[in-house]
Amino acid sequence: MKTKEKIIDESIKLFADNGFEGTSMASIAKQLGFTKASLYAHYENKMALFEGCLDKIADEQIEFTTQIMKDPKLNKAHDKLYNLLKNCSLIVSEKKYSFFNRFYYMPPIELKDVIESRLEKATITCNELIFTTIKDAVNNGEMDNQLSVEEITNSYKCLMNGVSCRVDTYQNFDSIWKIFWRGVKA
Amino acid sequence: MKTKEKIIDESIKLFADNGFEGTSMASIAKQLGFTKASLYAHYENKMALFEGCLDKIADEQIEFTTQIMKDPKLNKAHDKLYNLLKNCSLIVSEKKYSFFNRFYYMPPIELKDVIESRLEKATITCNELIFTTIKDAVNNGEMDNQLSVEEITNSYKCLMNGVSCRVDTYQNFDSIWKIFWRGVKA
DNA sequence: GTCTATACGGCGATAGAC
DNA sequence: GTCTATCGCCGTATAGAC
Repeated sequence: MKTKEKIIDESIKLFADNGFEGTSMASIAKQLGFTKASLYAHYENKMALFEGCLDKIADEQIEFTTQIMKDPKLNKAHDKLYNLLKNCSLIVSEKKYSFFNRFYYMPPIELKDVIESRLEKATITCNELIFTTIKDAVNNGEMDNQLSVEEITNSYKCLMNGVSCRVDTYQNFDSIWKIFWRGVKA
Repeated sequence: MKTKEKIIDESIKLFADNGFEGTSMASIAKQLGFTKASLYAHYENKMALFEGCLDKIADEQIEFTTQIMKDPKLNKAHDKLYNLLKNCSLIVSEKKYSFFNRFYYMPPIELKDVIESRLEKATITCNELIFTTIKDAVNNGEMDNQLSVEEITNSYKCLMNGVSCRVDTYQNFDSIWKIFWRGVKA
């Protein structure tokens, strides 16, 4: 793997744990086994490095969601949405997802605009994949057509936020899904 | 109001927006109209000030939840749980709640232990209030007794996390409640 | 309790040798 | 590309006058 990619990977972990202000260029360099001066040979400044992290996170978010929602083995909306939510709940413990959660939900004020613009494409793409899946399910009778597609999507996204928040709270993921599905099924 | 309380109130707002590392003693002092040296006359150091914020937030969390869950005007579990969730969703925009969310869900690693121990009492108390309400509702036939109290509580807490995450996302709070209630009602 | 002044360290960033 | 050395700034925290 190229040095620039290694830098991004380690930076994502450190930013996820310690935030933007809490992560120094020196600590990132140390983690990689060289000095902070060398870091500046690869990234012009701290913000450029951080933007590199945002872009990688955005790409992975799209890839992850697309892989599940377009999986040919998953035919029913039930299975797609269950798998997506389940995986969201499982992988919060991975650093890249706590990076996303930290900076998407609790951005430091001065970084809010950069973060939103760099993650915008990913959130739009993922939202569309979810919306389309739900729309199909309402139309083909898998979900109750007395509910609007917007209502269901909104509710599902709230669950996604909920299960993404804290690792330790959701050993009991299946109860969350069970009650959601009782609420939307035809 | 006493100076020490004013300091805590302003600190909560600044910590909520900028995090622990991102908030300097000087910026807190400036907000209050004096210098950082004066701040040290009231709080021994930054950590002591931060712990004061955590304690106030914990007290308010308990008071807020208790007020709704023990409100004599709210008889049904439906009304209590709806009101609690609705208020959670409405007040995320208030600084004290983004303080709670920021530091409870995304603590900087070195503060994790302090934060958990200072907020522990509040989360236990609030969880018990919710659990008891749901238990009563299952027992008196307001909720489906084919579901366990744990399942419903778990699911409800996931919704609370979800609606607490981001202000702008939930203009459409009622759809979230609607689908949850369809999932649990008797 | 408030101020000015200051100590001391860590930060982002750069210069210049190898 | 990596290093050591250094700059200038801002952070926490303290000393001491009023």
